[in-house]
Amino acid sequence: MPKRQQQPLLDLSRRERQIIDIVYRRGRASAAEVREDLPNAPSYSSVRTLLSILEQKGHLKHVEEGGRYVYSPTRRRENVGRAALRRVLQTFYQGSVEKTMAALLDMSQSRLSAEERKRLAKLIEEARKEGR
Amino acid sequence: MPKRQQQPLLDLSRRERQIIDIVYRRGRASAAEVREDLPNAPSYSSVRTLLSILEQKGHLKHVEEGGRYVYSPTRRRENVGRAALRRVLQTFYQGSVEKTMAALLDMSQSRLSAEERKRLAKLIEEARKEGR
DNA sequence: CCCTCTCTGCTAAAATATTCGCACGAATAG
DNA sequence: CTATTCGTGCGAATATTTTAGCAGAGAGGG
Repeated sequence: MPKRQQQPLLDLSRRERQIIDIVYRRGRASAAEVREDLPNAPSYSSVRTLLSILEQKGHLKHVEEGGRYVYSPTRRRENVGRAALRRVLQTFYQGSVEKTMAALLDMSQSRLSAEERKRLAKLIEEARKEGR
Repeated sequence: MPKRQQQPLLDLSRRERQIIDIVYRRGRASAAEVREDLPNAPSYSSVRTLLSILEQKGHLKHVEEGGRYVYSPTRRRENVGRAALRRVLQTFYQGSVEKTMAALLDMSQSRLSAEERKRLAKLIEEARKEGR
């Protein structure tokens, strides 16, 4: 039996990682859909093989739908995201939430609406109240 | 010549990734130090081989120091961190800065000091002013 | 009902990654 | 000066990953 990993996504191979990322992004996806999003996409056959492997490893599950398999993650996106976030935090921002937030705010793509700003302020306020 | 990647860290193999993470975390590291931090550490020899490969691929560079090689990343931590952050944002939080921030604030390890909260509030205020 | 299309499961080959041993050179202690 | 220790480069074995081909099953159209 394979041992439990703290960072489940870190023990994946290159292709496996690419594929699972796609599935997380889409929420659910068929082999053909995964293939569409893969850089240097290999054959359909290969994609299917990898999907099976990922399922076997417990990262994905599938349901049959109109005769074809549609895959989705077994672990909740939030949990996995949190782990990934933590890794980035530790590796590139010395564990500083503040630095990470600054980077987030600073990313050009991340234009915030007035509404979003408001909610963020609220989040911070709540964190304060809860003594975090 | 290898082609340019958008997500430099995504084209790495498992071990390569582990190793480069360690180097980013430490800032700089010798083969022996890298080895210390590696889970299921292979032989010293193997670690050195991987470091050479990473250097050859342009991810690391080394300086000789007291007869031994000390490696450091070629790309600035901030830039790589930003790319990694963006990936997490897209993959697990549907590109929502707000959701990502909420997750950050929510992580148990991330207890914020009063000072930090203050600076975060300021960051958001600045973002507002700059119209982001 | 039969043909065609698309999908799956299985298997095997090719490509990559990972590992380590060995020989040589430089620095260091005695 | 010589022996010992530590680190490097090289090269090659091993393990893992990645790829794809093929046969059979089911769905849908005519």
